[in-house]
Amino acid sequence: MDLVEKKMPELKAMPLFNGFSDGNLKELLAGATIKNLKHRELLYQAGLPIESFSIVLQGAFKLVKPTFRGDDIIVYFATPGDAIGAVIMNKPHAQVYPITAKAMGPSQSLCIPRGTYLKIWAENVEVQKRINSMLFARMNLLQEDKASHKLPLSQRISNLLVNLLERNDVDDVQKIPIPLTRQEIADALGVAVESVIRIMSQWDQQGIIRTHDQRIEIIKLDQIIHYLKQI
Amino acid sequence: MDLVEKKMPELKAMPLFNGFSDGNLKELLAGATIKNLKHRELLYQAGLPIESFSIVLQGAFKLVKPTFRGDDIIVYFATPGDAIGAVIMNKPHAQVYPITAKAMGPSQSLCIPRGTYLKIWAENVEVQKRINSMLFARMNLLQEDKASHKLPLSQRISNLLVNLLERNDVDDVQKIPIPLTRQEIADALGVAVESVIRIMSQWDQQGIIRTHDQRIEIIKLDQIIHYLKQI
DNA sequence: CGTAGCCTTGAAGGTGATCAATGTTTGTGG
DNA sequence: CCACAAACATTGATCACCTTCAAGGCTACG
Repeated sequence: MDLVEKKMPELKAMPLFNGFSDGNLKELLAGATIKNLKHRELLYQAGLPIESFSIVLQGAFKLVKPTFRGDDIIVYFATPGDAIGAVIMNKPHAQVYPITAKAMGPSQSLCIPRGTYLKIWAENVEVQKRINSMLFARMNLLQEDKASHKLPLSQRISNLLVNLLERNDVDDVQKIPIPLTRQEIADALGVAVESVIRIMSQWDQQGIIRTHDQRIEIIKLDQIIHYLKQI
Repeated sequence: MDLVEKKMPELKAMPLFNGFSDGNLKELLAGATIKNLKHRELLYQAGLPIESFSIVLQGAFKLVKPTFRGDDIIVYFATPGDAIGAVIMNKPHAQVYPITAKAMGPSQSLCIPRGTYLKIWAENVEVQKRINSMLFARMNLLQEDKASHKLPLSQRISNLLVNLLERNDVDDVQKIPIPLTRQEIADALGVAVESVIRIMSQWDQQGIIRTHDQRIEIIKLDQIIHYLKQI
């Protein structure tokens, strides 16, 4: 409890809670616990019963939809301020998580029990509206992704990188704030790893990007943007 | 106004309004008007200022995201009971529609002014929760679509057809309740028309499907399902 | 020090895109 | 009611892009 209260100022800075009173916030966080996860550790697993939802505090989580073959599809990258699994709370029939949430690098989340959602979150218009906004933003990403389906892979990769770059709070360096493997980029775009590697290796050689420790740094942003959008 | 009231029982059967009282519903529909659209007529156009949102009453609308080249991407097929443009009402900064809504066949919608949303809809928890559910359902479709990205086109087409079939209220005939061109199927999947045609022509010859007047009838559902899912 | 996860490279092959030409249906206005 | 235009469907030929398979190397971590 003490730990959670220490996070309150941090939480208040998030779009989800921005402008909320202390009392209000405390209510919303009833029974909440802080969970620290290691790299690749699971926060939620598709198919397991629903007990809580989460707010990302630190690090990142990939939301993964498993497919019948081995290859996963990454549906969303959740970074600090994002809610995970909040929407499904509204569905009384949903008994198991539809997706898996996996930590990317050491990460921290605030777990809020389902009961608190049903009692407090579900009765608060402002909260529901903000969840709405979050959902809407994610849907837009999915739609853009869909719209870029036909573009050459190089453009799709640069779109993804620039999108992720925009999550950066510190904008002085062009470094993507999530440890990202080529495999994950491939999973996020629904293509083969090798294809991603072939393109990014070229960029590497041309000095457009640099990868250290799974952190991708974009050195020549203008070059990347050159590939860009045209969705 | 009279016209709108006549639609009330119909509206009450929709998941969005199910269980609402007459008074409640009347409030939510303040200033609403019924709009009849012809085939291919625009309900909303991307880039134009936002004045209202809609509930689909009859027919269908395709939600289209324009791309910089000519080719459109269909993001969603809205059928009776669906809301169009409701989510964006919550965004005070959004001044123009992000997508285009185009009638597929003669269609009817209930237009509700933005003011009513801001005054009534935005303050009603139950309504917000239901909008949430709708959004969530659409997001799931987008996610499934993304997950089926790598499957052969034949499987993706059959997925789409079966999904649309599930919207059918009358389930005695296997007929998709929306007039659907091959071009639209291609746009919904983000592929070329010719590719869709090549596959569906085969199905036609094999007697698996039949197309009359842009209504696709699935004759051998089991055959289609055979191609199916395996997302 | 061995395993697991990630990255890399090459060769071969297929799926769907593109381009071009033509047929068919639908709709509109004289 | 006909003529013409617009939207839709079709077919073939060619080709680019990405996938798949296979093999090997690198790094980190228990």
